[in-house]
Amino acid sequence: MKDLETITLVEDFIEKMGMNAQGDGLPRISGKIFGLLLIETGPFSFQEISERLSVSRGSVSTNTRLLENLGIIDRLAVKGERGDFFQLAHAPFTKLLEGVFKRMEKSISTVQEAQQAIPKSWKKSHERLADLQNFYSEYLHSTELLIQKLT
Amino acid sequence: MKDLETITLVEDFIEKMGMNAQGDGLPRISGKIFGLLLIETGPFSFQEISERLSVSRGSVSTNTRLLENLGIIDRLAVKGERGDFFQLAHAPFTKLLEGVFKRMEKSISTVQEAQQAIPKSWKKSHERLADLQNFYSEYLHSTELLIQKLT
DNA sequence: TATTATGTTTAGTCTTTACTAAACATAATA
DNA sequence: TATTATGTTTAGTAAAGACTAAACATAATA
Repeated sequence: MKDLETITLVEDFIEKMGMNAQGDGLPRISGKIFGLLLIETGPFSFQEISERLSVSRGSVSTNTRLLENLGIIDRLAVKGERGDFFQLAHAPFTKLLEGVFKRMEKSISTVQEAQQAIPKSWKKSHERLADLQNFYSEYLHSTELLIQKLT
Repeated sequence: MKDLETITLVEDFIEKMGMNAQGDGLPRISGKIFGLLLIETGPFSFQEISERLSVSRGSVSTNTRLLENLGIIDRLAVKGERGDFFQLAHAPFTKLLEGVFKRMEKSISTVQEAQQAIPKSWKKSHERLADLQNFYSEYLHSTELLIQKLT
């Protein structure tokens, strides 16, 4: 069922997902948990995750909560079992995009405030800020469409 | 021309752009330089940037080069002046998006490798990976359209 | 109720990274 | 050529963040 080659490929994938997360500014372990729940079929118990990835319970606690808040994984109870279990959330990516959306809205208002604040005579500044504003708006719109498409 | 209120607003904006960059995983100073070149009209000399933002020449060197590589700012020569000057690049945002695009392509191939590697019998795994793949593809496509629109 | 299992929180360590100051290399000026 | 201006590189410092181990709180079991 699981030959040696498959095992190392799975481990590789998990490691890569860890590095990937790190590239996105998230803790490596959160990416590894994401990878594990992606490539193997759960639900996984809290302890299994800890053992399988060789990380402390503290890290599992912190990072499962992080992924939970991002809407990427769900925490479940399993009948007859004591501890928490986890599995990939349904359509988790839309939720991620909504996070992107919110951060972008914040950037937009920063630029808007500046636009309202600086004197009208600063023509060039207004032009540049308008360009940035336009970029953000288009990005926001594009993200919105994407969310719709994926929902 | 520049009343006190305007000055503090400009400084605020620059600080916010710094924090913003930090949120995106970039050095704070790179964001402040970006902010300065956005809100005030350049070109600015190397030294001006250093003085204006109260940061070392080393930091200016590192971060201008970073922004240059990202395609956000241009380094120029100014007639009769010795040092380097900088100003905002033309349509810098498209270049940023191209960076996003490339990183996403990398993620896609990670998932693809995993898909090819795991046994066909792992139905659920394949489903989940296909979902992720689909998400990436749509995101990629959406980014592509955005780049076209902004070009 | 006492004990055990479980997840969270905290204190401390380690790693990474941003930043500065100073040494350095190079090109312009005198 | 000697001096000065300029940008890069390097060595060292400081701060941030991820992680672990252990203390802790709570809920389940015996």
